[in-house]
Amino acid sequence: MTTSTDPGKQLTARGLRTRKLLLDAGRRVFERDGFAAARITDIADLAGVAHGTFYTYFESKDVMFVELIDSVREEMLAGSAHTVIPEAEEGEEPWQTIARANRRYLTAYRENAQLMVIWEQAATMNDASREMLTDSRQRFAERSAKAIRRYQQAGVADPDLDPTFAAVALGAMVSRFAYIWFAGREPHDFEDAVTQLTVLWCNAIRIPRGASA
Amino acid sequence: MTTSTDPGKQLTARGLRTRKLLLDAGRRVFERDGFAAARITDIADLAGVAHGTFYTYFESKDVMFVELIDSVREEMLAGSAHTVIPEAEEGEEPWQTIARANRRYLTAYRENAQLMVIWEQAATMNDASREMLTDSRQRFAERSAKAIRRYQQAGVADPDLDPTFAAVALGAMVSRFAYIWFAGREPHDFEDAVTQLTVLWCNAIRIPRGASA
Amino acid sequence: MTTSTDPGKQLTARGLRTRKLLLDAGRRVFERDGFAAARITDIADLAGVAHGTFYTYFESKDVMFVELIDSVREEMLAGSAHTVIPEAEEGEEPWQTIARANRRYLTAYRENAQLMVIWEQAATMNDASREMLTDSRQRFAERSAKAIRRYQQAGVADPDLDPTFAAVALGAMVSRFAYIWFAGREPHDFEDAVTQLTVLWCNAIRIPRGASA
Amino acid sequence: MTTSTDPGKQLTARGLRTRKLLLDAGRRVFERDGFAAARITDIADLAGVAHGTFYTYFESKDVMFVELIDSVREEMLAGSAHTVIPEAEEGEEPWQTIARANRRYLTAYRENAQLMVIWEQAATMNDASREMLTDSRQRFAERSAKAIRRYQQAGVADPDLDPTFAAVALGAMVSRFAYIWFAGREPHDFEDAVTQLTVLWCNAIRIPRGASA
DNA sequence: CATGAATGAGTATTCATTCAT
DNA sequence: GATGAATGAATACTCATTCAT
Repeated sequence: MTTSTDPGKQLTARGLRTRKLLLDAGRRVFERDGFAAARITDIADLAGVAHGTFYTYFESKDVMFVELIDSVREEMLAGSAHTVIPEAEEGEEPWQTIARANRRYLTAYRENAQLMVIWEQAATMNDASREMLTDSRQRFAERSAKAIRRYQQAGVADPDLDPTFAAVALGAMVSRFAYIWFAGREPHDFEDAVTQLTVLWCNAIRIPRGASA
Repeated sequence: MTTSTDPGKQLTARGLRTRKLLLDAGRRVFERDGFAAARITDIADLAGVAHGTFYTYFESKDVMFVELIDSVREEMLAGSAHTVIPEAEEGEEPWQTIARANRRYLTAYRENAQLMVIWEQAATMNDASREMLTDSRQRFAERSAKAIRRYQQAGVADPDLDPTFAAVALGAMVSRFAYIWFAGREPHDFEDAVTQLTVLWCNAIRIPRGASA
Repeated sequence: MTTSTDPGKQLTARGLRTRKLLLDAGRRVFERDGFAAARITDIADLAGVAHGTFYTYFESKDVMFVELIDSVREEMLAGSAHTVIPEAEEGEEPWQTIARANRRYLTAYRENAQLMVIWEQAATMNDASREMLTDSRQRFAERSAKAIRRYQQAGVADPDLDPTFAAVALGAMVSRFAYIWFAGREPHDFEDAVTQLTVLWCNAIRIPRGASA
Repeated sequence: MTTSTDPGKQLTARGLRTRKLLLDAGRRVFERDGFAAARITDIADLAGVAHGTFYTYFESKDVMFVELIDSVREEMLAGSAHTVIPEAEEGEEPWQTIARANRRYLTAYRENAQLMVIWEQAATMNDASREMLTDSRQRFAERSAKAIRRYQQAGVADPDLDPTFAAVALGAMVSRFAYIWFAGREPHDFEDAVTQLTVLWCNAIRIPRGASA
């Protein structure tokens, strides 16, 4: 697979600083120019180092990009991304769990909106990016499917649905909505968006909503 | 900006034939290599004409692509794409209307799957493609929103939903699901997919389903 | 294997002219700078064409070089190179045959001296060149070995010698002497060189020389 | 031009050790990758020192290579390389002297085969290497020429030969044969090779061979 | 209309060498 | 002495586009 300098290994303080400078510059250039148009030259220039220095830390543009999205991906996964249903908290209603998951996902997406959009672009041209995206999607879907199955067994969700199918489709709904929202120009009130997506989600699997949602 | 020879105008029979050859070759090359990697050279070679001939008919790669996409887009729109709810037919239940719309959309998507996927890719790099995609999305959303509003007024759909928001989100669900399905490796039974998406759609806006769905 | 435009195929007169210009320029640049230091840029400049034009006709520097030495190689082989003993002419004494072979080889070598020297260099860095050199050597050695065997059977050559071994060693003597001669600064009278090498060759396999050699 | 740290001068024990490590690593890298492809980076890595340390001891890649070659050259010269005819030993026949010289040369060549081959390569790209090779050749040729002249004066060698010419040509034969042998894939029995080359050498200058050769 | 030769701008990448720590 | 981060010159190669024939 594509390897870069093990970040944080065998590097002096100076090396770590330069690596960080490059990574920050890379993020900004990718966000500004997109994956395809981003040039190593610009990244090095923005970081204030010579072109060759880029290669001291990263094998190629692709490798650097993968490292960048890897951190975003972790944040998304940790933040309960793709509408994954986290373990319900003490005394929490299902619809509250779903609302919480959606809020988390949209928050994380908004935080990394530009890079998420670029990631989608890169996924059409770079194998590693595509695999990471597919992989994230699957992990989220699995968690959601498990929750839906649990609700079905508890008799609160529509028994006609295939949990895996529903998980994939509803995950697609939330993530694609976030993409359209943040990549496009349509402004939405954040809480309204959370509420509407949660209503759709709950309705879709037929679990009851509480008064406030 | 993005003009090509008015297709079918001022062209001799020979010219029309060559233009068609190039367009067919272009479609195959785009489908095979993607938007970014497709080369004029390959298109001309596959069409069996000299490289220079390409420019007799198309200003650039982008222009040809837009023309290709344009026909697909028309087909999708005509086929009631993006889950647009068509005018209900005589004596049709709402859920039947929705099922019909989903079936139409997925059928059209499947027919043009490869180019649809490439279109998504191109939309991240080419302004015209992106605008066409956004435009299609909006047209579909408008039609769906109108239908949802009608259902709400008839008292059969969830009044808590913002029709426009729901239309966009559910359109995203269907189109993104189709993308994941046809671009990826997960096989689904076609009728199952129609059914499941229809169930989710109907549930989401809380309109009742008939026995068979 | 490495391919270039089939020389002389599917090319217009103009194309053929340009190809020839590049080939001539290539030969001069290789001779002047050696294989490793030769730059595509210089070749194109010397041919008076744009850099990109080089790639219209040759895949790479290596491919062009191989085509250049291929013609030299044919000339050497045709010219009875590497001291190969050609079919004796009517009423020719063995020593005369050998003298003729040496004269031919040295003549061909002198004609292509610079490129022969570069070939030796290229052979240390480019697989195709090395194989061609090895192949030439073997072909010459085989022909010489056959002649030596014939002489042994006729009772005129030293029976203690292994014909193949002697052919390789004496071929090495002649070709390496030519290399040292033409690559270095030691001047030799051409006929003297032919005579001396012939004496050594004849002596080495113990066939008698005529009065004039 | 090509000066390196006077080996063994003004260096601490630690310095001497590091220098030795680099030299050993250099030899291995040159043998493995050839002169042109050898990288300072690899040499330093293999020696287990920082890249910059290389320059504490050697001005450049060329300088280090010349130092490596220099020791090989001394060994070759000491070992009576390039078929130089050493002072005959007490009661030794000329053919025995020649056989001894050939055996010594081939032994030394075999011992340093890889580096000898690289040396030939380097000689086509590096002035110092080329001069050292030419110089070695000349020294050997001079010694051989002297011996041949002596044999001629003693009436045992072909008087038609130019001693200098014959020395160069026969030196070329032996050294080139060794190159082809050790650089290529043709296996030869060591003693057979010595015998055959000696027979050719003796025959070539027409001195009689004893029973066993 | 068709041809296909010619163009040349645009960029990633390597690696010997330097030098501040 | 040793380190290893930083430098930046140097160059091959691609491909969309033009234009003379």
